[in-house]
Amino acid sequence: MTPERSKANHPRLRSLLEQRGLRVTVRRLAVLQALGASRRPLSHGELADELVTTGMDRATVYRNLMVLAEAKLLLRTRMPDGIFRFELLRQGGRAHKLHPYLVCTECGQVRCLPRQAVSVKPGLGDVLEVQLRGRCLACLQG
Amino acid sequence: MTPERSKANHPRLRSLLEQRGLRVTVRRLAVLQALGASRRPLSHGELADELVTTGMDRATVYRNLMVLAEAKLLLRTRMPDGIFRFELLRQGGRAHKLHPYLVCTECGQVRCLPRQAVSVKPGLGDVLEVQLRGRCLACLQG
DNA sequence: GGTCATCTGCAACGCAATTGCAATAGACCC
DNA sequence: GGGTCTATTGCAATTGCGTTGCAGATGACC
Repeated sequence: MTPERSKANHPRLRSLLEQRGLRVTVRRLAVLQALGASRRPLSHGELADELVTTGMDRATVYRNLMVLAEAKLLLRTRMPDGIFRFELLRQGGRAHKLHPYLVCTECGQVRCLPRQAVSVKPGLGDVLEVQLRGRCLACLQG
Repeated sequence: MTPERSKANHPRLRSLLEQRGLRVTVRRLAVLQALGASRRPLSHGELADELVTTGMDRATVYRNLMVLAEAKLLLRTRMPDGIFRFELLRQGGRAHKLHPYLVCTECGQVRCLPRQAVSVKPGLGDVLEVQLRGRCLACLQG
C-alpha cells in the first residue's frame, strides 16, 4: 500500500475528518471510501472482508466505524437481522433515513427500496426509518 | 425432578402440543409453563438461566424454543438490543400476526402498531416483518 | 526531525445463536 | 406392562458479531 497517495487522493474525505477534529489516517480514508462507493449499507463484517485484503485489521475497521459513527459521519443502524449496518451520511444525512430497507432472510443482503414502496399512516410518531425483513425479489425468483 | 407429575399437572399445555402433532415432553412443558408464567417476553438466555436449575440443558431450551415458535405456539421477536425474545401465544396466536412495531430511538421502548398503520407495496419481495424506528408519541409529547 | 497522544495490529474474550453426536425418553403397538 | 422405533435431550463444540487490552506504529504539531 502507498499511504501517502491514499491520503493525497481524497481531499473531500480528508476535509470531512478534519472538520470533526478527527485525525486523518489511511485506514479512516479507506473506510470512508469503501462506504461511499457502496450503494447499500454495509455491516462491519462485509466491510472488514473487503478491507482486510488491504492489510487492515478487523478490529481497526470496527473501531473506525465506531469513531466515524460517533462523529456523525456514518449512520449506524441495527437491521432486523440483528446486525449493525453503516452508511455514509451525505450532508447531514437526511436523505438516507427516508428510504425503506429490506433485509433478505435468504441472502442476507440489505436492499434499499424506493421511498414510495412503504407508506406509514401519520400520527403514530415521528418515523425516521423503515425496515422490512423478508425475501428479496432476486431470491424469490431464484 | 418428577417427570410424571410435571406432565400430569399441565393438561392444557399438553393439549397445545398434541394439537400441533408435537411430542409432549417434560422439557417442552417446562418451557411453556415458564413462558406462560412470565408477564414479559423472555430471551433464550433468561429462560435457560431459569431452567438449567431443573437440569435442563441450554441447547434443549434453545431447540424447544425453535420448535415451539415454528409451531406458532410462541412468538419470536428480535428486540432492539438484538436479542430474540419469546412469548406464549394464547389462542392460536392470530392477534400477533404481522403487525408493525415502532422502536423508539428516545425511550427505547417497542410499541406495537395496528396492522393497517403501514402499507407495503406488493411486488418488492415477501415481507415478513415491519420495523419502524423513530420517536413514539409519548416522547414527542413529553 | 523530534515529541507525544492517538491509532493500529494482534490476540483474545463474552455472549447469542447454532449444530453433531451418542444416549435417552416418548409414542405406539402388542 | 414390554418392545420398538423415532424424536428428543445432554454434552460438547463451533460460528459469528461485538468488543477490549496491550505494545508498537503513525499522525499532528512544533
